[in-house]
This record gives sequence, C-alpha cells and structure tokens, in this order.
Amino acid sequence: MRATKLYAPTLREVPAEAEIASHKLMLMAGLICKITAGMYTYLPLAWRVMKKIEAIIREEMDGIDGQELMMPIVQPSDLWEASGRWPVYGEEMMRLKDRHQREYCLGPTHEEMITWQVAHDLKSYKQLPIRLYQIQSKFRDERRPRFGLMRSREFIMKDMYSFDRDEMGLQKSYDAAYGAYSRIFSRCGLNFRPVEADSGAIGGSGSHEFMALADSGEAEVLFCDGCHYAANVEIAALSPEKAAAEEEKAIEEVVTPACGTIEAVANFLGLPTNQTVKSLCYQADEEFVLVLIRGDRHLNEVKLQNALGCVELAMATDEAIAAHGLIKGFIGPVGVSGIKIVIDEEVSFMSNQVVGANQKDCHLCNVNLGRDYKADIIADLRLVDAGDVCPHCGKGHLQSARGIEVGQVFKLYTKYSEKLKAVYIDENGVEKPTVMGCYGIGVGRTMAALIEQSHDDYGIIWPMAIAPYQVVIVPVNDKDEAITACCEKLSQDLTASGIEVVLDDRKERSGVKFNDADLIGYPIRVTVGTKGLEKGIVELKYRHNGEVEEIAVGESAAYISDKVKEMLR
RNA sequence: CGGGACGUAGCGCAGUUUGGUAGCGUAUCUGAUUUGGGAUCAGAGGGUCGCAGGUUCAAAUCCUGUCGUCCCGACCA
Repeated sequence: MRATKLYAPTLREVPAEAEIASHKLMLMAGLICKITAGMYTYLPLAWRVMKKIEAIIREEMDGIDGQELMMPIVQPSDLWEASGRWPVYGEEMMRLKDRHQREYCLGPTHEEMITWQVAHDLKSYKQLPIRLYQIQSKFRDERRPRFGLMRSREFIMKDMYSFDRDEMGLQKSYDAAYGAYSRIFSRCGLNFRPVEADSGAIGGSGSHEFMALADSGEAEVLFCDGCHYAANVEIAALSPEKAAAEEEKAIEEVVTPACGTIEAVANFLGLPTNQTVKSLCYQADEEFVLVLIRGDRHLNEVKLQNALGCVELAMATDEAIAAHGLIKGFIGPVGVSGIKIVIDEEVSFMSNQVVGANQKDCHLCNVNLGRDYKADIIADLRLVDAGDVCPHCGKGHLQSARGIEVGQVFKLYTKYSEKLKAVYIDENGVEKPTVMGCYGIGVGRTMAALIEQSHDDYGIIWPMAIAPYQVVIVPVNDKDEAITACCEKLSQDLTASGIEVVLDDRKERSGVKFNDADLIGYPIRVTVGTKGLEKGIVELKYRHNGEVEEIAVGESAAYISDKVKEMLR
C-alpha cells in the first residue's frame, strides 16, 4: 500500500470533542470518524484492526466448537413479547415500525433470536450441545454515549450462545468460553483480568466480566493481593465486621440541631461515624423501602436490587419521602409502619445504634434491632472499599483498579429456553428446556482498550498481531532515485513474502512522515536515507521500545520478514 | 433525564460584553528553494457565523424558540 493512496486522514491538532487517549488517537490517526453521537465510521486502518481482532475471535470460537452464523439486525417485537422483555427493555432499545405498522427493534442483543432459532430446529438431546456465534452490529440507544468507541450506540459485538442439556453441560460451555476469552484477549495484547460480575436476579456464580485494566475504565474492580479473587465492585462480597455485642442501654432522644448528615451528627455527639446508622429511602418498583447501613459505609445498589428482587430501583424523591411522613436528614427505623425495612448485615451486629428520630433536629441513641425495630430483610448491601479483607481467602486485602469491560460470559440457565420453547426430548422421552449461556465481546471496545493501554505522547503502539499494517517504509528524500528504487524493491519483496507494508511515498519532509508513522503506530519502521545507502544499510526502528537496528540492504527484506513473524508469535 | 459548557473555513481558535457586513494559526491548491523528527518565500481558493423567527437603517454580536455536540451525575443485556 502506498501512503499516497491510503485513506487515513491524520490530524495535527487534538479534536476538541475527545477526552480520553484512545478517542483522541483514533480520531487523530484517521481510524474513525463520527457521524453523530455514539455512531462512528470505521475508516480503513481501523477496519483492518477490527478484522484482525475478529479473525482471532473466529479462530478461538471455532476452536471450542462454536459455529458462526448471521442473524438479522432487525428483530420482530413478537419474540421480545414472548420473552417478556419488550415492555421492560426501555428506551435503550431502538424501535421502529414497518409500512404495516408492525413493530421491530434494532437488536441490542440476540437472546430471543437465537433461542427462537434453536427452538425451531432442536428435537433431541442427541443434537446437544450447540454453540453458535455471530459478529455483528448491535444498537443500544445509550442515554449518554461517550469516549468514542468505548460507549457508542452502534457497535460491533461478537455474541455466542450455548445450549446444553443440563447445568453440567452449561458449566462445560461456560468454562470453554472463559478459556477462549482469555486466549483472545491475550493474543490481542491486552492487560486484562476476569472478574466476578453481577448476574442479576438469576443468581449463582453466573457471570464473569473480562476487564482491560486502564485508568479511564468506567468500572471499578477489586482484586485480592493474597489470592486469585477478583470482582466487579458491584458484587464484591465481604465478611461483615462483627462488633462485640454490648449491653443494650435505654433508648434516648437527643436534640441534634441542623445535623442532617452523618458527619454532623457524629461530630455533635462526639461519636465515630461507625456507631451511627444511615437511613436511605428507595423506590423499588412500586414499593417504598427504608434501607439501613452503617454511617461510614456506602450502599451497593446492585446488591440492594438483588436482595429486593426488583426491576426498577431508584432513590426516593423528596416528595415521596415527605409523603411517607419522613423528614430528610432525620430518618430512622423506629416507629415507622407500613414501610419495608432492609438492613445491611453489618447493622444487625451493631448495639446501641444512633438513628434518626423522624422528628426535625432529633436523633435517637441506644437503638437496638429487635427491641426497638424489626427488619424485613437482612442482607449484604455494602459497597466494598479498597483495603477491605478479602471475602475469599480472609487474609489478603482488596486492591482497587479501573477496568474497561471488553467481554462478559454469563449463565442464562433456562430463562429464555423456557419462554421461547427451546426444548429437547431426553432419553426417557421427557421434554426439557435447554440450559443456556451467552458470551459477548465488544470488538471496537477491545480495539479502544488496547489503545488506552498501549500508547505514548506520539501515538498508538500496536502489537504486531492486530496492527493495521506491520511495516512502514519511509524514504527520507523523495528526489534521490537510489532511495526511491531501494524503497520500491523492499516494498515489493516484503509484500511478496506476505508482509503488510505501507510505503510512505508522499512528497513530505521526513519529519512529517516520522510523526505520522508514530501516530498510526506501525510496529516496525524502515528508514531509507542517503547516508545509510552509502553504507549499504537501512534502519529499522521498533515502535514499542524505540530500538534501532541497521541492516544491510541486501538482507533487509528477509530480516524484516523474519522479525514480523517472530513478533507475531 | 438533572447540572454545566459549547456551536464562526477540513481541524484548533479569536471576534459576542459595547450591533456597522468576518479574522488568526494550521491544513488545502500553484510556483520556487529545501529534504534524517511536523521547512521557507511568493501567490490562490475556501465561511448564508448550527437552524428558524424577532428587534434594528444595520445582527456572528441583542431577544425568543429549536436542533446538535461535549463534560459531570443518574442509568446500563
């Protein structure tokens, strides 16, 4: 490929719209172009990278007996009605109607479609297991698309679905996908960690997310410094601190003027915040609930949602709080009636708690669970903090890091197969639902995550495995015929041996070419100049470490070819 | 959806407070000189100032509405 023909509009200045490194660099290196919020054209360089990532995915999916297929992007509403998700999916789903006013959506995911497909053809247990995947555009009308390809509204996803006879089969499919994902992200050159993730109402050890570690990541992950435990902060469990039980004292009302926050109350009473209890109000579907958590702790809403088993969860509005006769800043569990009370298990071990008195400027001291109020639900509701003791080994401490979710593996069990009748007949002639799993990889996000992890002040640093081109040849003087001839020959020889090479034949000064080469991030740069040719050498420069080698012109093609192959391993 | 900011040439920006018919840098095109880390000189082209109303002799500038974009938050199979 000649640089004069390459459609790669590089920019000198940083576009104002981009905030994080991968977004800036993809725009500057001419990889992507925004058409509207959250929708991008993948320009030729990006598309080459995407195709390489996809090729790795295909190899690994095929390697675990996955078969690629392609389903329509447009999906009929019937299937979503059948699964029950049409009314609940909400505004994130792009919906449309055809000329007959029939309803459709642009697929945000394909569980319904694939389950329908398998239901259509599956008869006997002898056909199982089935593992099918596709690589395709997905549509999610995000409330707030951001960070370029990190959170876009149209994006390319590999989604695989497995169908097994039973949970043992599912576990095999799940383990196979887990292994394949680890190999895929390793081959792409990512620094990643699989972490335990929220599996929603389905429960169990049902999900892992593959997190590319990067400061710009939207997710917080915690991992133990003493064992292999790693989890998304949303679900990270913990062993509660069991305070030694004290003798229950008599309840006491104290005036706490204008102490509407935990800090203010604790200060006023001269107590540490961990002896106070925070009361939070939530709207869980139609129900108003009161949630208690230790004053110095933070509530984990995912845990709360799972404990309540609700679909919608939001902090109650000030109006709703007032309507239940509660005074914001002075809410407590004593004396309330008709409101479900959910408490963090840590609170259940606290003696002589400080809580709001449900009167303006008043708190209650020496309140005790059981004697003074009852809890409807006791559960682990606390957001884990860095430094907490590991819930798995009980010895190590949890470290916090930011992560970009590039993939997720998820056990669906029979949630969809029952509703959409993906059933089979077993040896005994009994009809049973298949046990399903689903496994996603964000292809564009993987590319963006790699850039987040692998760049410097000059540009992108691609690993050889997914670089858009492997080698760039830079002639430093376009008037020197010996240089031109040498570059042309080298380009032809490399291309003939299967190397992907760009010859920068633009009429630009070498500085411009060097800067663009660094920006685009070709793994190997070959510089051909007058002084070098007089000595009979060309110069190799490696993008990842900046090391320079001088190679005899006659041996350069073979040497570079071998280097590329070595770096691919 | 709440809060904040912004929309002027491909890109980055000034001009808006105080209304007078648009400018800088860069990129692009032509020519010359240059050629190992974003060259220099000379010349040229490119903008109904997001859009629609309104005020005014006159609007990028003031008013109203609208569309779009970005950031923080909430949300996220």
